[in-house]
Amino acid sequence: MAEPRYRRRKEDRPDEITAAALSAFAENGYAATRVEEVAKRAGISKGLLYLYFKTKEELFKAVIRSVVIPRVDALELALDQSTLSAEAFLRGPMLQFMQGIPGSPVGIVVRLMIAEAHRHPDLVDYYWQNVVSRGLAALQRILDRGVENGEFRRTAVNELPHLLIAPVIFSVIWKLLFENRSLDTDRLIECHIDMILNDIKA
Amino acid sequence: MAEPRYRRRKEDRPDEITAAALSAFAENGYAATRVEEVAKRAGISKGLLYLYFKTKEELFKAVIRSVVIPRVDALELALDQSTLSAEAFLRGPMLQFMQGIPGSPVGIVVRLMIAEAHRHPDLVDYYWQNVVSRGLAALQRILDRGVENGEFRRTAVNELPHLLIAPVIFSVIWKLLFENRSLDTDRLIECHIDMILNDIKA
Amino acid sequence: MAEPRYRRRKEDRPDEITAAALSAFAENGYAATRVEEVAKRAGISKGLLYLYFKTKEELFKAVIRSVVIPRVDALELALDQSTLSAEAFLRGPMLQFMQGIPGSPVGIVVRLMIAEAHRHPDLVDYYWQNVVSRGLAALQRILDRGVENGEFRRTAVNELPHLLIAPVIFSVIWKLLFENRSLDTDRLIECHIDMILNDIKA
Amino acid sequence: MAEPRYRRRKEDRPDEITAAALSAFAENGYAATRVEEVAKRAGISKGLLYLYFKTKEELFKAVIRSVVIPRVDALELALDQSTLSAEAFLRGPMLQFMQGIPGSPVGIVVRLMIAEAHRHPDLVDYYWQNVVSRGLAALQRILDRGVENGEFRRTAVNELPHLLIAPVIFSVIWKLLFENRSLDTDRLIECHIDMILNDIKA
DNA sequence: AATGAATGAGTATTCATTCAT
DNA sequence: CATGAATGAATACTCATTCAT
Repeated sequence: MAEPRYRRRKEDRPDEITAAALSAFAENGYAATRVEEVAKRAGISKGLLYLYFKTKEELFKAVIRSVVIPRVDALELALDQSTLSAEAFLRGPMLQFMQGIPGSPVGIVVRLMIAEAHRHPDLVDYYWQNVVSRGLAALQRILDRGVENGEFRRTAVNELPHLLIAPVIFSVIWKLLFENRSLDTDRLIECHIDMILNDIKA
Repeated sequence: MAEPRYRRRKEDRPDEITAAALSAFAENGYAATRVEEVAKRAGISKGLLYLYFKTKEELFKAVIRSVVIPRVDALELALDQSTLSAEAFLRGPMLQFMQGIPGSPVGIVVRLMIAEAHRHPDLVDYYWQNVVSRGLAALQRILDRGVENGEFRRTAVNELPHLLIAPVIFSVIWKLLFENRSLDTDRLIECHIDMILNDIKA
Repeated sequence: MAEPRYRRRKEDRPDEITAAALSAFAENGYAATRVEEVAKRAGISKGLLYLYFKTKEELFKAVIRSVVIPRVDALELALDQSTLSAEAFLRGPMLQFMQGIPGSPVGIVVRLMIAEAHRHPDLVDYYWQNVVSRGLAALQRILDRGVENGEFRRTAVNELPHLLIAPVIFSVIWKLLFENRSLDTDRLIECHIDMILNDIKA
Repeated sequence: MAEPRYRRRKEDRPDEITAAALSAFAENGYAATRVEEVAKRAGISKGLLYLYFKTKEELFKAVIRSVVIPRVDALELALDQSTLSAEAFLRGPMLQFMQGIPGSPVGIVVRLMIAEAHRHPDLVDYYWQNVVSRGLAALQRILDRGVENGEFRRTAVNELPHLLIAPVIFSVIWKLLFENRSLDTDRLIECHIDMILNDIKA
């Protein structure tokens, strides 16, 4: 039952490789990760990796995209299909979404972005357009919907939806640096949402 | 055989070097900064730099310390010597302190910590003990003083002073990634403080 | 289950491949040409190419042979069947033959030989025996025939027929290096032949 | 009397390195020569080589220049300072100069140029401007001087001074490919000069 | 016969660190 | 103290060749 040397799994490879890369980048960061190490984790040779990703940077970008786009898609879908009140949405699916981020690959991606952004300006553009803009727009839609419903007052938060996610980013960073030092990030985020809702409720 | 008039004194060198290193790290990150570049910015030779810092990592740690400790010292001092009410302190010196961070060397240090923490666990320990713990304790003292004063209610924020600085960290990250995309971080931080004060005022 | 109408026959393949290889080598040189590129130009897969040529070097040698042997054959044939006087032969078919070389595959082959000879000593032997010796012998026969005819004197050229083709090789090199810088190689070669004939005519 | 590890010979290094590179390139060609091999022959480390030549290509260009420029300088100088008749110059210093080329580094450089020109178009430009143009101009001056003297007729050679050096290039190539197969290149070149002089003498 | 996925050896270049001067 | 020449380990990427299908 030896592993076959040739597996011919063209379709599965890219995802296997980005998954391997994510785990390697998570442990050592982008710069310190050797391409060969990624290949080893993916169970393939260096050469084959280069068949799918022309450079280490391409691989990096693919990892970012593969992790982050599905999340934004999911958020938008949830928002569009939800029949909940704005408050119920924020306390329910939105809270869950936010709490899920710090422990997930998204956290790793944020770290990678922070560390490497300087050298990949086009990736920053991509990230801005496909992640940040869309995410902020989604937040704004929730808040605006609440205002239209008569649930919420119109406050500064409507123009600064960033306020909503600040503690999520904070938690990501915290987990990254002080993983073992206690902080209940779930509670932190929940308190924050509470506070905001108290502030904006009509 | 006159002594050069403005001969640099030995004691100033370390600070000159860490300052040079900070500016280099700020532009290119730690890994991408060559020791020679730091030496050049400090106006000395590579060899001399190694006389003061045995390795690049030592230099890195010195930079972190030199930037961050004075800030915490200043915060503690301001807090201890202030005769303002808790609210006035938060809206005054504290707000100013927080707004100052994203554009200051502290922002750079945060970025460096995030990018490099993995490879310098002892630095994380140091940072935790001498910066984060002390900072959080200071925040807690302000809040507790407010409670004792009767200004504030005791709420979750008393146990989670992190909530106060979350938007500061967020702003640091934002500036780092999206410097040119508009966000008024001063206003973001001010709104956040407003919201918290509304929440906790008795 | 009809046979494809224009199914390529096995026998044509090697020539198709060497032709593809020649065009690729002409553009990029031997070392810089990837086997895959040759396969693509030949409209086949890499694997199939290796069925016909065991190594890239084998392919290289086949290309050299395929280009150069027919030329020498043609020269010998023309010489043997010609009923022209030696001078008329030199001014007519021979001149045309020489002028044709710089812009032809032979030029490419000369370039390849020069660049790669060091690493393929057996190819040099082959080239020597089957191309250079035969070519020089042919030249010598023309000259000797001229002497026997009483057309020519016996001069140093009879022992150094190389003198006849020196400007051809020169033209090949020139075209290769300075393609765009003007030099009328046809005229160069013609002048040279003129000069030689003036020299050796009885 | 052990070799000192540190020699600190900044001024001598570049020439030592280009000399080492020339010998390595001569043996194996440019592409097949490892930078490390050049360093070894120069008795230094790879890193130090890169202190003087930023890339392998830079090194290549330096080699070309170092070999070829002095020769052209020497030719021009000889020509300008000579008081010989045109014929005497061609039969004397010029013949010697031409005969010296095939066995000298210039031959190696010609080979390198032929093999690598495609990938270094700026080097071809440089070579054209600083070697070929100057060389041809010098030849033309000799011939024109002869015409002015009344020594020579004005013939095609005046416009095609290339004819003079064709056998030199031929000899270079020959030596390169067939070093061991007998050809007296000195005699080849002398015969050629003889022939040309017979042709153009008034 | 034909494919192309898979392998892995081979190499230019960088940069932290040392040490003769 | 001060210099900067010198070292060499480390790593992304290429491409001839193989072989399961």
